[in-house]
Amino acid sequence: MSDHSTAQHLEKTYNPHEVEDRWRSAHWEALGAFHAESSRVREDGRTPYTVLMPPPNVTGSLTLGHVLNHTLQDIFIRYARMTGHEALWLPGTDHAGIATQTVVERKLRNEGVTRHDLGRKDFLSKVWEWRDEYGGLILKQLRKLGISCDWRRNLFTMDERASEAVINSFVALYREGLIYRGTRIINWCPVSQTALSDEEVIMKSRRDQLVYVSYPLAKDPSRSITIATVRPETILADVAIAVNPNDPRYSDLIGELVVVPVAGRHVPVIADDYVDIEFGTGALKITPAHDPNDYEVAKRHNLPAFSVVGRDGRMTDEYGYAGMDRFEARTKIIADLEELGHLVKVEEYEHNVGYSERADVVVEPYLSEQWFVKMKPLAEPALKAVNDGEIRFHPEHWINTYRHWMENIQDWCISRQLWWGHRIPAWYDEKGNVWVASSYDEACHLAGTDKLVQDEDVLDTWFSSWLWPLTTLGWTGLHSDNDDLKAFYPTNTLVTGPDIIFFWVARMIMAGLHFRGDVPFRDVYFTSIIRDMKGRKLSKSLGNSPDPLKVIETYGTDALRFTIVYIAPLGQDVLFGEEKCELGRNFATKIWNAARFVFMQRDRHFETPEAFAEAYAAYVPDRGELSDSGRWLMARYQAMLERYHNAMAQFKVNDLVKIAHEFFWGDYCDWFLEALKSELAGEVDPEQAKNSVCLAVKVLEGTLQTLHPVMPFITDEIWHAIAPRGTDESIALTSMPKSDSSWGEADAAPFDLVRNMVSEIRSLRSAFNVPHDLRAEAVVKVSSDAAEEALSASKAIFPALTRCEVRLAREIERPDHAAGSVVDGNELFIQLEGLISFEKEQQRLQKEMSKVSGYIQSLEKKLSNQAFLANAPADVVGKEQEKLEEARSLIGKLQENLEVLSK
RNA sequence: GGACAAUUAGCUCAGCUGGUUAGAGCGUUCGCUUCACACGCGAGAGGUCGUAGGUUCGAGUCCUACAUUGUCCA
Repeated sequence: MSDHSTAQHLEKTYNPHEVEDRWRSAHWEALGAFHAESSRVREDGRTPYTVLMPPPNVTGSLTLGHVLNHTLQDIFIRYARMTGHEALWLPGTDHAGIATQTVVERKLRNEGVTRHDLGRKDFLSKVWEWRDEYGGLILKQLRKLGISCDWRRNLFTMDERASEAVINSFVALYREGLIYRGTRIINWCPVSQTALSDEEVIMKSRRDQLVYVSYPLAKDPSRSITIATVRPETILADVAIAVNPNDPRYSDLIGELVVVPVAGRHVPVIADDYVDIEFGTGALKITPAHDPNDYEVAKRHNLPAFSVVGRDGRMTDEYGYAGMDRFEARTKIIADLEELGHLVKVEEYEHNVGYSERADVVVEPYLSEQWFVKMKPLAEPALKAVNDGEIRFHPEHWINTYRHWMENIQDWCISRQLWWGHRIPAWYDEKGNVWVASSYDEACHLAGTDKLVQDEDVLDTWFSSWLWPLTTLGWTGLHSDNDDLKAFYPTNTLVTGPDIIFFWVARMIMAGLHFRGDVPFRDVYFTSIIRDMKGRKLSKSLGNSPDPLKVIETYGTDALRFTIVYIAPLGQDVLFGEEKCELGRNFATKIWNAARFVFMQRDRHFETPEAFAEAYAAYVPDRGELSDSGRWLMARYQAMLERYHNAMAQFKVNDLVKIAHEFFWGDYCDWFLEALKSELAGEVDPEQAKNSVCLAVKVLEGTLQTLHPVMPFITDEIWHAIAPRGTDESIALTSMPKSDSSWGEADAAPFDLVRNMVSEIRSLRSAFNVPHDLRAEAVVKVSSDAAEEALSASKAIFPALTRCEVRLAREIERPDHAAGSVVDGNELFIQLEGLISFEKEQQRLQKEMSKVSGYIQSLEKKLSNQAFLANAPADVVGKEQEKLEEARSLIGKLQENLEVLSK
């Protein structure tokens, strides 16, 4: 199918699938069209442009979010490539610790095996097997989008090179005192049975019961103190009751002992500022092992901490609840408290509760020993880089979110109680001393013994992701360097969702600055969130997320890419429905058909493809040789290019797509090609015709280039049909047209008058229901030489576009039986004897006149306002005066028409 | 409770640093098998720009408050 004799004749309807498959695999990938080389930067002095693919989760499959995100990245990278950059797009996937382990464990469970049955080593080989079999799915699906990454450089976060970087950076940070091990209350997921970072906890509103419980005084059981809690099951781990020192209600009780209901232990009443006097009863139970705030209070008061909830979310107490699920225990203890007479009351209570991101269960605050990264020293330079504009966010307002997080940053819990991931490079000797080293051998050397046991835990997946800008370029550790890093770091644009601004964006900035001394990227483009037509988030459980592959099947990849970018403005959510892809499909068809038409003209006016190719190669649009419509097209085309490049410079991808679309459909097809039809109809000067065809192809080609980053397939297909071109060539490797401001208003003006005249004639015909096949005569009383020249030059196009012959005159009588109008100061009359209803024309004119007179009044009011005349700039006043004059002349002509009619 | 965003035609959205009679797509109405395209062509209808104040000669555009919706954080 890549044979040119056939490719030059496009099929009648566009078939995206055949075209897309062919271009993707047979040409671009086979050619290595998207490979980037550091040597071309370092030796040939090419400007690099690098995009980092946010590594999709290896367990994932393609979503519309991916489609949007990767299309945007592809637009940036293809645009950069076509504007002369050494464009490098780095792809890869991340190992998604919890998600992948869960998937593989679920699969094993179906086979009746747990990971513990297998043991760590065998389990990991199962995970790798799974990865090898299914892990490539998302990449395969991404390829369908036709994205132009350098696939040779594909990286997986568990690859050896990336793993080395993870270990080395851990060791380095530890030695700098930025990683430490400590006992803390962390977020524990009882389903995945691992610690989580704060960012992996989603706060959700939840209706619970606020339980009021009375604790009798040890020395006088007739007195008691009542607390309110939403977690009565943790009463069993209470170590104190706290009240605010300034709360007069309880001042006499401070220092007394109370009896913990059910548990029967005696605990003190303590005073601490932390207690909110307003909340509940103003007395608070202190349960340090189950609440981070309580933990702090307990520390201040030297109180012990012990836990009654285990790793699996079941009770571990010695009061009869052991083994029960924490929520069952909650129900039971409320009943028990009531029976024992300690239950005061129960209120409905709505509050926010943390859920684990992956397993969607309530997170258990859990006291345990974990590894942490000290964030403050890393955050400060990262905050500064963004504040100083070294990194820009698009849209800018996300800077607030970033700043707020950076300024209130907490240490990052990086250990995970999983097997799948980078194992923490820490070893313990027999005395329990910890030795952090990049290898067992090094650890032995440091410890002076080989009796070492490695830490069981692995690192948070994000601990490898935050190194992504470095590892994708081959960085493996401190002070390592290579040509790719030198050539392509810092990268340019990161496209990602605002939901991972903390997880990823902020941390990459920290890592880049810390390990490389420079920001990892210059611009961050935050994508829209895709919702369904009702504004709901896409989710599997709602069943409202269309499968992009099915959408592609129905509409084509280009159509999907075009549509999703067209409807996704910068920084706003976008409502997506599959039907919206009609927009893109229709546009693809339009491009296809317009190209077909242009090629038909080409083949009609040139003997052979070679003859055309020769003429076309030498063709430069020349103002002197062009028709008015041609000059107009050039002016519009240059204006489009200018706006297009501007939009790109401002990261307004959505605008860019609209600009190209509007130009192609509205200007190129609707006006230029229509004008071209009559220009090339009948007997024409062959040279003139060849010239016109060359212009048509020239602008078609330029527009295809501007559309190429958005719709890569159809544009390359048509580009190859323009002239005989080798399969080793691609529009992707051409230079994007630049705008030439020498074409302007003066070039556009004559044909603009023609366009306005055509539109007005069509409106009049329609207003009077002139039968479609009735030819009529339009008479134009021209008001200037320029107008006369313009209209007479394009006279030939009127019959085709308006089904009217146009006669021009300088001085004429107002014809009877005519509908009249004024176009840019020129009077237009259409003679329609028998069709013009006097009444209707009268009404029409009166309506028009009242509109204009309202306009005149508002202008007169403005211009008689002394304050306006005194304060407004002279050019604004001048413009208003001009408008007024035009409007007055217009209404005068309408008035005359009305008078003629009434005679 | 705090921060940020949004509120413009039936629906989805453009309207940059304030200066024409506020635009587009979809939908809708009317007319067209016009030899590239009915996934199309042409012509219409449809909006007191969330509310209330304010700044200004002039506000959809700037400021304040409020309302509604959404997101993030506590």
